[in-house]
Amino acid sequence: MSEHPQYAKIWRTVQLIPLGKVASYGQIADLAGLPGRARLVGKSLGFVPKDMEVPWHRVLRSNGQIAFPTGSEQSQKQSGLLQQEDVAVFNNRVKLSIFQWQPDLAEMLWKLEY
DNA sequence: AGGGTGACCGGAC
DNA sequence: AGTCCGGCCACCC
Repeated sequence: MSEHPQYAKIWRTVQLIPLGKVASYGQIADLAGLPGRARLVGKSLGFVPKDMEVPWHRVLRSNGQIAFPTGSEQSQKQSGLLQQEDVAVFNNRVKLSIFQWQPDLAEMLWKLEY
């Protein structure tokens, strides 16, 4: 439970990804005000508190791939959660041209309260 | 202190 | 379309 202040910020940003859309690790880092820290986003998602709802499955690599190895338990779970919200996964991968979240800047400023 | 480690990224072939 | 490679940077020994 010892948190780094950055984690909460990342989790909040991930919570803004709309159902049926996805974002990349780097994109989340940028939106969270942490450019260059895509890897930190991945790590933080492994530490989401159980009582918090964070749609971690909507975060993918910059090429649309699920970050976990194909066929692994985790990738199967992520894939299932995505398809459950009508995001098509093919070969461990999602077409970003169709499903990538494109946040409206004004709305972001509002929700993140800078 | 300093080196290794990632749920990463972009460019170069 | 892949694969490779260097860069990245907070975190953890």
